Amino acid sequence: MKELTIQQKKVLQCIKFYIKKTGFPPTRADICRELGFKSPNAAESHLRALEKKGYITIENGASRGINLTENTAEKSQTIPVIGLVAAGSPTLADENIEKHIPYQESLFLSDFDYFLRVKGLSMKDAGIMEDDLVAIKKTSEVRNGDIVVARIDDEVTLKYFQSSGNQIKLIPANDDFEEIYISKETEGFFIEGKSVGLIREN
Amino acid sequence: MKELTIQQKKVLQCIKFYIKKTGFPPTRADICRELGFKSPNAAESHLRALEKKGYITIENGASRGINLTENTAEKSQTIPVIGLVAAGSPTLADENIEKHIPYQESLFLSDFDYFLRVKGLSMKDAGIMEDDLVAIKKTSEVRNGDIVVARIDDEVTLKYFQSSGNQIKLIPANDDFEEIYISKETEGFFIEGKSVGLIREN
DNA sequence: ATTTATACTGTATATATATTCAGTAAAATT
DNA sequence: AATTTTACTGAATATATATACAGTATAAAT
Repeated sequence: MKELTIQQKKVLQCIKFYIKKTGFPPTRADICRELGFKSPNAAESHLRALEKKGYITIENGASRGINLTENTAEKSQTIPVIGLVAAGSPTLADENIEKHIPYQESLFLSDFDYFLRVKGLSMKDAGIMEDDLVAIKKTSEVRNGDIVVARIDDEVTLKYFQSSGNQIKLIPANDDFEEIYISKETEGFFIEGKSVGLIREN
Repeated sequence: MKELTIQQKKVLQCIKFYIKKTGFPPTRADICRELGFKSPNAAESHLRALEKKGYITIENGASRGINLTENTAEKSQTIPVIGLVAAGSPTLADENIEKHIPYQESLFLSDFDYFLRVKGLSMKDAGIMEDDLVAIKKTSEVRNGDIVVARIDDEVTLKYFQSSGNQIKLIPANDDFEEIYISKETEGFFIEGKSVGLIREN
């Protein structure tokens, strides 16, 4: 599908948002109001461009006759599952994504950005087992006791977070593993996010 | 919510169908065409009746300004969460249902019937912690090693299943708990279902 | 017994809306 | 260098659409 310009993306977003809000598509005038255009023809031409590029269809003559194309319509959203590869940070780059699974708002109390496939048993006593999917919210704002995704250079781990002063302790939930002590300023150290939930497929 | 008449149901169905087909709500004239009315006022009055009864909302002055109410719109399916009450089997009776959570097909590999809210730590070493939601498929066909919902009279527990001959062993995943030995023919003993997945809300 | 709700036809109309035409200007493509 | 696409303003207009008003008739509720 042909790429959209920034303005065209804005118009498409505006249509989606309007439908979500009201339950029906916007008129040309509605789009102008939302995006600050002063002429209905501004909306009209953008709509025709979106139609030409296949993102919407327009029922000629019908009011609000805008229909999002299948590819365009928000499918039940999906969330990527990222494998915890031996070395390398969990990025959303395609090569790291195992698969996508359907996502439902309010599945967990907090929203989240991706699932992390757990390798190893370092968090076993927290009930996190091999191959579990941990829902991760990307954030660096974490509290003591949170289960966090920490990155040290290219090494990524899931551990309990404990901070005191300038020192951070990364605590495993398994006696067979060692605690990790690290300074906040250590180069190459990042908190990638925190766990907000878990899914296990038997 | 107040009951609908047969005609009102037809009109509501017509609206839903029209939206599904075109992506936007029908006009009064569209409804007349679909249902064979000869006056736009026929549609209008039905719409106002549906509005009054709370099945739709109408944006006055807007064309196609029909919006299906939350209850009216096809929700994503929901799955009940059942509390493991001290005594009593997990039935789908209203009084046992904690809440419903949105369900997405293919969330787990197998389909399932309800979530069981876990009480206690008897399955801790299997990574099943207090308050976890275990997805249960109602079935009595279980295999050795499955995690099953077993009922002995009014007592319900989640345990590993192990059968040999006529004897069944229900094995906890926690050294602090005892194994349970029981005969297949014991009165009041049932396998309610088995675990096919797990969700944890942090 | 009276009012209200249901279930329409039929006509009329203000206005909401799509859509065309005439421009301007900059950026991208050929 | 010429053409097309993008990104608009501004004005005009046919028509799509909501909606009110005037009826008719039956069923249900008060």
